[in-house]
Amino acid sequence: MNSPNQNSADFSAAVTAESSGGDDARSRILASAGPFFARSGFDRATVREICGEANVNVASVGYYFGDKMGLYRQVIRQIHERKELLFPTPGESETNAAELLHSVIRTLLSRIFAGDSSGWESQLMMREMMQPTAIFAELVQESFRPLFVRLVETFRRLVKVEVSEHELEQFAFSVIGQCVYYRIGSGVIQILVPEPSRQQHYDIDSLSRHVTGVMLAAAESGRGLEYKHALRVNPSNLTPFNTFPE
Amino acid sequence: MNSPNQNSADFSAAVTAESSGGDDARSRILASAGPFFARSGFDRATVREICGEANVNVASVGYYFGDKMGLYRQVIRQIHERKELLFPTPGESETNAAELLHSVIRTLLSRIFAGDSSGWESQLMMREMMQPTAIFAELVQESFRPLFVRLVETFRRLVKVEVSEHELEQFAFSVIGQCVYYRIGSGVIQILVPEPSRQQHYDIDSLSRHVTGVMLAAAESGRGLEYKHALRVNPSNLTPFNTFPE
DNA sequence: AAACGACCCAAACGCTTGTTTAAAACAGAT
DNA sequence: ATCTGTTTTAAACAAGCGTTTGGGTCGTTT
Repeated sequence: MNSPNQNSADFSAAVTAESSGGDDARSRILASAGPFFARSGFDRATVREICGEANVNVASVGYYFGDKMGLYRQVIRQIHERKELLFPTPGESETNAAELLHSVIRTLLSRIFAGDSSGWESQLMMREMMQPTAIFAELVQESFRPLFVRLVETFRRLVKVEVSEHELEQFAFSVIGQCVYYRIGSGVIQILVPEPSRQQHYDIDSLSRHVTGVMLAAAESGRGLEYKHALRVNPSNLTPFNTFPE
Repeated sequence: MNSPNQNSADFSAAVTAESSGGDDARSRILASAGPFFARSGFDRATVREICGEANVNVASVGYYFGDKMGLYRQVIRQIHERKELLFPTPGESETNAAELLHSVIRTLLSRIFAGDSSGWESQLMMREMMQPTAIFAELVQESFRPLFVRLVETFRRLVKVEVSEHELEQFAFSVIGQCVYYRIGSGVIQILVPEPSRQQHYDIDSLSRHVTGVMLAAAESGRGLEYKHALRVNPSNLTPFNTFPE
């Protein structure tokens, strides 16, 4: 059979078995593919340019990964495994809830911004987040949920006034949203914030302290929650949002 | 000449001149193209399916818009114009800074979530945000900056302790990040939050109150800012973020 | 030495894409 | 009715894509 795997249907079996840091043709393809998928997306990225960069024949991707989608699968999996290994989700050993929050936020920002200088890894993840493929659902369960529940638990310890579950979850999403935006909206930030200030204040350290500060203030002072229920809708902006006059 | 414009290089001239709500072939193409670009991106969307939906010949897009990119340009422009008309940036007439903040946040969320049920308009904007085309830069200047500076101004009025400019900008990005994530991360939220709670608590009204509450607590209480400078880095998470062992 | 299996390659295949072409259909004015 | 300019059309074009093919080249085994 013209394939490196006995089972022609499952190309992912041999992947986990092999070492990932080799100099195989397979490893070279895997290493080359990531940046292309991240920069151009699944469709625009061509197996010809990927194989060109890896110095292998175009037929090799069919040989080792079945097809282009199989290669994509492995790239996604590889990113997740590396991130989890480099920046594991903080355990509940932390005595201070505030420090735990800071630790989680720092982990999140590190995962988002870590990688080589081009940051193709998280760019690919953001792409998946917006336009999920079939691989994405299981990835959320494996990778995102642990960090999400850790956030919810942390806020449960932090918020002192009575609060319902969905409000804790919204706090968690506020954290995730702020962190994620610094990657997704980097193009916008690059335009809105001039160079000297951006270079100085938009690193992991500054951002994690900022986000932590915001969320601690919101969680610890009951003031934010009071506002939530006290504020009424501004009459000048009462446009219904689901009716779109065509 | 085989083109509806005298000036063959500028296909956008006739666009603004004509009314947008017609039943032309041109209008039908424009109306049909948006959802396809949003769902599939610029590359995956084919002019054949767009023209099929619009019941026009494939050559019409070349005739009216020059090429596929010209059509894309007009779709983007049309979204921005509609959004600005439906949800204008709140003026500075608001006496209460807190209410102004709520108003801005509500406007932002409305722009993001408004549209037809599929929400293709903001989906297309989010796509541009992640992978900007040439059109995007001017769009940021025209559409995003006004709302951004309004946010910065509002926080300048809200924060009582001494604070530097970049911190005000970070507050603004915290708002934008939270709001944008509810659209970008909708796929993730759909998995992490079960149906009954999601239907109930994730509408514009709930979310705008939540975000406003969080940011007011962070801005008004000095507690968040204190934490920003008091918190030290958690030693268990000191992995440098720009070195990636390969 | 011969046979074998793993790996790699150049070339071709089939298909879809955006775009162009040249003719036909249409509308309004003369 | 005829001319004129605009709009629409079917068909073809050239390019690029992912994938397949059939054979070739090694190293190892029998």
